[in-house]
Amino acid sequence: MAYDQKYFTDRARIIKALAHPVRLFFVEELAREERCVCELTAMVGLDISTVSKHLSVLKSAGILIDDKRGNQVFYQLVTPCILNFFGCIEAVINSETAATNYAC
Amino acid sequence: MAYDQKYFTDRARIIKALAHPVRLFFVEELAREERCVCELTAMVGLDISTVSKHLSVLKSAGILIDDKRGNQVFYQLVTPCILNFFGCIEAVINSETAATNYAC
DNA sequence: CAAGAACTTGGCCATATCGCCAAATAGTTA
DNA sequence: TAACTATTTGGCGATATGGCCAAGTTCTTG
Repeated sequence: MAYDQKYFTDRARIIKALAHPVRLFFVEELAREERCVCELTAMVGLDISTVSKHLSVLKSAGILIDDKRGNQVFYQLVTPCILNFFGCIEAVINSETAATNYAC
Repeated sequence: MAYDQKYFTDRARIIKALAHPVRLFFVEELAREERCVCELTAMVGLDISTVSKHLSVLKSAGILIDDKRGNQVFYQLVTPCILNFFGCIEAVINSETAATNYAC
């Protein structure tokens, strides 16, 4: 297979959006139910502007959508298939101590 | 759910390792068959030292293993479940133009 | 052993990311 | 309209990332 720069850059952009502990938490949390920015802010204890920027990264990657209701903005997960990936991550983490060749 | 910093940082570390176009390409390529550093270097057209560092990121995340044979080092994918994730990424990319709420 | 090939490591520079604060915007309520 | 709440945006500084080159290591071969 040849290295198609644009192809892999497009895909890496989406993975990059997930590659932060806070954003990963938001994805897991929003898989359960939608939340407004202030709820998510209270959960992680960061400045609300920081939280807003993290959410915007996930939104522009196409992972979340937002819905403004009154003066609150609710975010929701639109790509639940991402959750399937998390099981694989667990396997990688567990394999770090194991001696097997294939983690999953 | 509470935000467990260490839990999500550990998991983000692995996703971060995948969050680069060249490393993503290596994962897909090594899913087909193992390759030595010089073969991978020829495919992406970067300096061999840069390639070596990318491979080391994937290795220390537990995604690849290496095997030195003679004066060559062969890398191999140990977490093929990561490939399942790629289908989801495609769905996210395709949904960016679509009007549906759930991408997958 | 010397020369060369295959990798890795260290160092440097340019750019990107992440946090905060301050300011702007939008909606609600008195 | 004024005050207040919720959120976003701009800007700044600290740190991380990604590329190259140069130097070091390991293995092979003459």
